[in-house]
Amino acid sequence: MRKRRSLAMNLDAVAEKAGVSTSTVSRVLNNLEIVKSSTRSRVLKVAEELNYHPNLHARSLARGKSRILGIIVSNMENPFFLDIYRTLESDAHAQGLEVVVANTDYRSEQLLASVQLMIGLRVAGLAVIVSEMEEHLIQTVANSRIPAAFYDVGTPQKNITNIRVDYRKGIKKTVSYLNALGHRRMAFVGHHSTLVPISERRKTFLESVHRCSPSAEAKIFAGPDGLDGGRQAARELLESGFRPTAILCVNDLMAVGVMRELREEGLQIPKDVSVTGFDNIKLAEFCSPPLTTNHIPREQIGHIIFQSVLGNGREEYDTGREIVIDPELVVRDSTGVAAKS
Amino acid sequence: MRKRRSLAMNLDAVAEKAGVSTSTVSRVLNNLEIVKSSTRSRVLKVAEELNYHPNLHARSLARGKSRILGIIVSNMENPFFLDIYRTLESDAHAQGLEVVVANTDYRSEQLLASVQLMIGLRVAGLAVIVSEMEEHLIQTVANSRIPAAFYDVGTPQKNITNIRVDYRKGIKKTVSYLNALGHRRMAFVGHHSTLVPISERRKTFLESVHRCSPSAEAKIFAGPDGLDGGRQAARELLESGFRPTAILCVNDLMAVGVMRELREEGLQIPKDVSVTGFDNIKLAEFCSPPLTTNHIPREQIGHIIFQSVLGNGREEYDTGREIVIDPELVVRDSTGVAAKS
DNA sequence: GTCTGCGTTGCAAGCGTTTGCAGAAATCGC
DNA sequence: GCGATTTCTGCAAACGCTTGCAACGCAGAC
Repeated sequence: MRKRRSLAMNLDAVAEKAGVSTSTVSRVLNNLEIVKSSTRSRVLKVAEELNYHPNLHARSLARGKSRILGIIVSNMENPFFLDIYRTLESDAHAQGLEVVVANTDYRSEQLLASVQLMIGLRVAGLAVIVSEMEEHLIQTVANSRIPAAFYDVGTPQKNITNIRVDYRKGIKKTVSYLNALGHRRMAFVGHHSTLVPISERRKTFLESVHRCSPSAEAKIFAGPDGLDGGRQAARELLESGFRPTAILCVNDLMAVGVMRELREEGLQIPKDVSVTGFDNIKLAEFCSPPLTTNHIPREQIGHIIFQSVLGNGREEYDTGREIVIDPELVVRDSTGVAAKS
Repeated sequence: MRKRRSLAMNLDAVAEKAGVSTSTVSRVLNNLEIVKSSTRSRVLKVAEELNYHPNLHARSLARGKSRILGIIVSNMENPFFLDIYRTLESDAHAQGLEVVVANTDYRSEQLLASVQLMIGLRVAGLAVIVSEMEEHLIQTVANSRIPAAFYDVGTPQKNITNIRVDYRKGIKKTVSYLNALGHRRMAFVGHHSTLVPISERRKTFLESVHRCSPSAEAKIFAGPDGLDGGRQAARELLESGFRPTAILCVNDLMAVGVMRELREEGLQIPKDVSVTGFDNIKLAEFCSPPLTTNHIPREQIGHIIFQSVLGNGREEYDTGREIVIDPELVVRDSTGVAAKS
């Protein structure tokens, strides 16, 4: 026998003080009905007195599984990720599951560490909402046999569902909306990235513009994600000398950053230039002017993800599929008829 | 012997395939130097092949402690909380600690559940950044012997540090700044709450206004936290018929909500009414007009919290103290000279 | 007064690690 | 070539819990 770590309160301590066996205490704490109610209340009283809290690690180990939903996101600063996380969290809590989140900050070594963590924790299900992921890591998850859902990355597999938003549709719709308002010189502000889904957005933008009016001009700008990234991209745009009458942004946060920089330059929105976003975050409604954007149903996405990883199979969305979500244009005050140049 | 759950990859499986004992595998995986390098590389190869990931629950159990920092926050939607969380997370990662967060959503049963979770996880340290907490729960944490830091709640104890922001100072400074600009009719927009720290803010506001100019008018409004809460409070203010020339908000998010509603009403900021906030979140810089606010150094707070719960004792901030942070006024464009009424 | 059956409880193995200690293998000195 | 060291490795207990199975006590049936 080794040294006894007497500090830690455990089942045995409670059992001893209550004059029963550990199994009985365990059964009481797990609400197994076979315990006589007098015993039950005595045990509960003792547990309370001793300030006992079950060791969750031991529990998970003994049960051979944990009641934890793992969530990996790129960046909680972006309300898009945050909202999905919040939905997942509330779904999980509703089922008595705990949640462990990890941010990757767009750093791949952090992603790796997060995946390892989740597998090490033997999470019951895993949601990965990041913008880039190497094939190799996807395989690691697939091999772990943990039911998982990914956002817009790779192809679905046995235990992995892939969910993506059809940005192409959203971009097309937005472009033709702006075209109808007379815009013939447009810019797209997105992320720097060589990933297929991202570069596809740029391509779609250019094609859409030219399809609407073959003589229209279209240019691409990019920056890091977030308010600052939007601002930075807008700066580059202004310095490039290109003067679009409308700017499509890949998300609302960047759009707000863009608007900030345009205002700085003395431009008025939407009089001088129209701006649109994607996501329809709460801020889109509160910024000035309120932002025209493409609504992406983040709650719905969250629910779908939850269902597909922990939906017990009998649900509509089970693991191993691809699910596509369509955005929807929400018109507010940041867009208007094109300024005559 | 019971049924063997053959699916789960474990140390034994690796040990067997590599022809060594589990202890050796364990030592390899923990980078204990006593292992011969040929054995070491063989084990690593097998672990890789088998796609082995150590079970973190078993590890924590065996080690008798976990390398986890627990964080409980009210609401990650509020960048104030989010920023502190992010700082804590990065400090923790820098030390090889993992992080588990829980949101309480201002719900006390969620707070209770979160505290239980953290204790059950035997976290190495606990940061509690919530706006309300019952004495009883504070005691639970104190009894758990886990090093903890609380934000603005209760009094410091043996293993608990309390950190708070001196809102009174910030409010006084803001009021006298506005007074100097000629404002004599001011409103304060805060949270509904009977808690001492919150009601003290209201009191401080009223006193400050009257101290600056005894004839000045001051009124209090309140709403839930967040953009919507600010908007709601502004609505009530407008409906009350009170027409302040300046509105102090208890945080930036509410201030942005307030501005939105004022604009809706056709009021111009700061020409018709000045608005100020607290926190100095990123959005304060990006909203329109950029917000005059009281900077609260959230990064610093995060670092202090981390130090005080996991600072190994030899650091400047150790558990069991009270630490007070002063806000600092940042003037932007949402404030100006009072409109002559 | 035995027997059956049921509601309760206890025993002990097992979950996948870590780690003190002892034993085995390799290295060295002479 | 042999004992003394020094490495290296394995054994087995421990971490705190769950849970299948067996055992116990007691009621009612006969």
